[in-house]
Amino acid sequence: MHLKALKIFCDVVRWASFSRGAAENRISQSSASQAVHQLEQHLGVKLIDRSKRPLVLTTHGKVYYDGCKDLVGRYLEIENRVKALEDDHNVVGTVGVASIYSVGLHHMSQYVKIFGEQYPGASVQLEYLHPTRVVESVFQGGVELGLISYPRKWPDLKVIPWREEEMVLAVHPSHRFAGLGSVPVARLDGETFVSFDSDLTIRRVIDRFLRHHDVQFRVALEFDNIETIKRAVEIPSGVAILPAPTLTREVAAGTLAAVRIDGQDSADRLTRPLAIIHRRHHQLSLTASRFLELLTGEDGASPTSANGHVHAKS
Amino acid sequence: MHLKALKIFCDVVRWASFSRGAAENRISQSSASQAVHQLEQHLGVKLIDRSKRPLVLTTHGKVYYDGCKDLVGRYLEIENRVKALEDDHNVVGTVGVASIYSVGLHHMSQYVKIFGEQYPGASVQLEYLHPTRVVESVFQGGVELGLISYPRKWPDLKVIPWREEEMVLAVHPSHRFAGLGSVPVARLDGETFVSFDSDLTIRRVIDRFLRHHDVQFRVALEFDNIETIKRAVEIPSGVAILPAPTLTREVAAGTLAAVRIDGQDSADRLTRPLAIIHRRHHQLSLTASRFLELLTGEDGASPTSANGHVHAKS
DNA sequence: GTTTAGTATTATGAATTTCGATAAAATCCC
DNA sequence: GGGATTTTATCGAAATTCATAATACTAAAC
Repeated sequence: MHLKALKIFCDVVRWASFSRGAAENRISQSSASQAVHQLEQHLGVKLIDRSKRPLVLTTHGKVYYDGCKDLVGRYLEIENRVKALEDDHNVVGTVGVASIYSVGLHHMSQYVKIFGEQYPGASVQLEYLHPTRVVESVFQGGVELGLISYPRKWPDLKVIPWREEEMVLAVHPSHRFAGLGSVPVARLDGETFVSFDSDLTIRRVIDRFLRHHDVQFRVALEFDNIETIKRAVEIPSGVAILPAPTLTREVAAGTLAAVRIDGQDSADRLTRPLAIIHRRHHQLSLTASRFLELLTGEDGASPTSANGHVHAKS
Repeated sequence: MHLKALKIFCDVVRWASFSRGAAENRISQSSASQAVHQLEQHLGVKLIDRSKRPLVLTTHGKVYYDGCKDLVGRYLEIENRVKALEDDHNVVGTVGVASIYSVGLHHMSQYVKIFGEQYPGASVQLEYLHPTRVVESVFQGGVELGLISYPRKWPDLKVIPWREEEMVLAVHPSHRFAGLGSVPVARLDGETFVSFDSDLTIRRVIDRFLRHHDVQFRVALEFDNIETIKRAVEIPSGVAILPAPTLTREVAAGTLAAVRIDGQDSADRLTRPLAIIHRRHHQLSLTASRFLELLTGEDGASPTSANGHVHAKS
């Protein structure tokens, strides 16, 4: 009956400990014990088996926990909406964002910073994962928003195109192309490449692009992330085709040179599309909505439309 | 913070009255007033504008109410699941079912009765509506289950085929076909019909069937429900093609005669398919699940599989 | 204005929650 | 196994919260 008791129970379960669950709620261990005991009494079943340590849920407890764990957060979200109505800067809470390595590092930090300034009570929980794990995490509700490249279609995920990054040639500063603003595609013929693992979409896109322009090439090394590829180009182990924004720091530091690739026909430009994904049939928390607005540059200033959404759902 | 307080607030809003909301919760009006006041204090906003009578929600109150109204029911559903685990007959609560007129009257009462015996704590809230209203009601969450005929596909509704009813010719007992076990389709040529409104699927199916067998016919009267059609046939204003199960009472009473229609090819049998619908991305309440199991004849005896579903969701 | 129906406020007693202290239980470590 | 350690249950007192009846206030209807 008591939302506070539900939260205590959930925290106790999460930490598998009464003491920790109590501390989480700034109450004494005694209180936590009694609160849970009271829940059990009210339901007429035992929720937690205390005869094992760390404690373990009973069958009933598992069902109850599965049901309750969302409920508390759901209520806090409601309070959040009401308070945000009063003053939009009041938005509190955490939004979980999963991103592929190469997006997060170069784009996200600035957004996270701005977000923190605009909504002092809110925070962003960033996670950098392998592309497939990003999708999984969004799908299973571990995070609300996901950032991926080369989005596909999923029946249960909403995909919001975000930006198209130009792909450029990254070369060692001593390379013959360095210093040129651009090179024609044809001149890549015969180059040795450092590229992405062949199970990544970006690799297939690059290969298809090069084949399409009848460029012969050799892949000397394969990695699953951009950072390592850049290190390999610095050695140098070859050249690489990478999204331009991921090279800014190295170009500024002079450790790498970026060269545009000329002669692309407009229908087949070599770009990396980035997209934001979230669960389609799942109402985003207010915090997540605001962060999404920040990312997409949408103006969240109109509370009318924002609330319209809320109403439309229920 | 207090689930009880949320329920009080919701009931007060529902009834637009503190006194009634209080009565609903078997507490004094004073308590209700204090409970809501406390909520307002906790949130730091006014939820209800008392300067108007009947009282009215503030903007904040509306947001809060929209969020909270599900929450209480959601919690009770969780308790329900836990208690049902203890003893399946413990399932309590109400399942809302919307049905088209002609299904409800003839099939549902027996199921409702059996359901009441099997789950003494549960009840079925039956509603008889126009076909389009049934779909609407399910779609908007007014009821959990819907019973319709000639189902289409909807992206957000799950459609469960239920049964196929044979369509027979209903005639007045004095009609020349009465007493015959069946008549060939061809002999319907030239008959005068009482039929369904032309915007109903069942009408289009019947017409198509008759045209397909090159039967000439005239429709003398049109109604939007089976009961009225039967009354018209009793006058008699003509014959009608109706689902066999909807005629049992009249045939038993001798006020109408049912005649099978011979000569249908198996690919084009004239039947009325019935289906159960519910929202696809919306977990059914335990009560609704059990009622659905009863309807479809599924054995709900295995609590393991039932809980498997619960887990799969979260 | 007066009446009527509904709501806020107040004081009081009942129920509850909380805490610290302590007993009991499970695990760990030897 | 047995003591040390950590964790949880239980208890009584204090504090808080809650529910109620009685009463004062307010909005609408006549």
